[in-house]
Amino acid sequence: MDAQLKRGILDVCVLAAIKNEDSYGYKIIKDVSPFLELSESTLYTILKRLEEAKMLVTRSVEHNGRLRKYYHITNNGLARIEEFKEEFKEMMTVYKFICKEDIDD
Amino acid sequence: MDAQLKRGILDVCVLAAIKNEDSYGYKIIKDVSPFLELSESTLYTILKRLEEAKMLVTRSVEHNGRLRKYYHITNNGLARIEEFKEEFKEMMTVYKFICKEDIDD
DNA sequence: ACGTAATACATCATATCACGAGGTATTATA
DNA sequence: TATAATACCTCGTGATATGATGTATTACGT
Repeated sequence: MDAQLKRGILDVCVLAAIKNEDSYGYKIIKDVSPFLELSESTLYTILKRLEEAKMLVTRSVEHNGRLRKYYHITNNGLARIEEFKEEFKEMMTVYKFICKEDIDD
Repeated sequence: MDAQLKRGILDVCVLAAIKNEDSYGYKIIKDVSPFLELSESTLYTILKRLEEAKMLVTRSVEHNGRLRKYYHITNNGLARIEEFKEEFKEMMTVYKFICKEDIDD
């Protein structure tokens, strides 16, 4: 998908990926990739941004002798998802406008 | 709507606004605004970009003693709209992923 | 034993783009 | 005689997706 179109949906996608269960970077990529291409550099940039915005909190857990960083969604993060759903309704309106201009082909 | 979410849809929206009938800046704003907020600075930036990308061509017409700039969509522009429709299908998939993670609230 | 892939984290520079602020000019209206 | 509406345009700023790059361990095939 076009990079521009991804903006504004990628961060919500990451939040959705940790909504029901805390997760970590590598797993998030595996979970989201089938729906939306997501590179490591993009993901870690997003995770940092979401943490700064207090939409998630982190916790480091030892796994196989190494630290694995788990991400946990906050109420702010949950609210962001709900906000997105409202925004998506507007997106649908715009989509209909684009298609409407298409009727008399 | 969030500025980031607009990316990737704004330019297609402008193309859709001139698809059936050549139009000019001021009119495009009036036509698109009810569906998607669009300022003059944003529009003229987009129009310039679309012209550079050969998705539209321009033509200046005298109107009330002043030049009014009309925009006409090209085949490239029409193709861009079709491409967007395909991309929007992917957007729907992502939206479903986001909502799916929401079932067991 | 040795390379390659997978797991797992992170940073930086670059390019793209929406938008506010600012600018110019004419016509209509209150 | 202002003020709004019509109509055009540019510039700087901030947000952000992504490739390139780096570090380190474990698993696996040959």
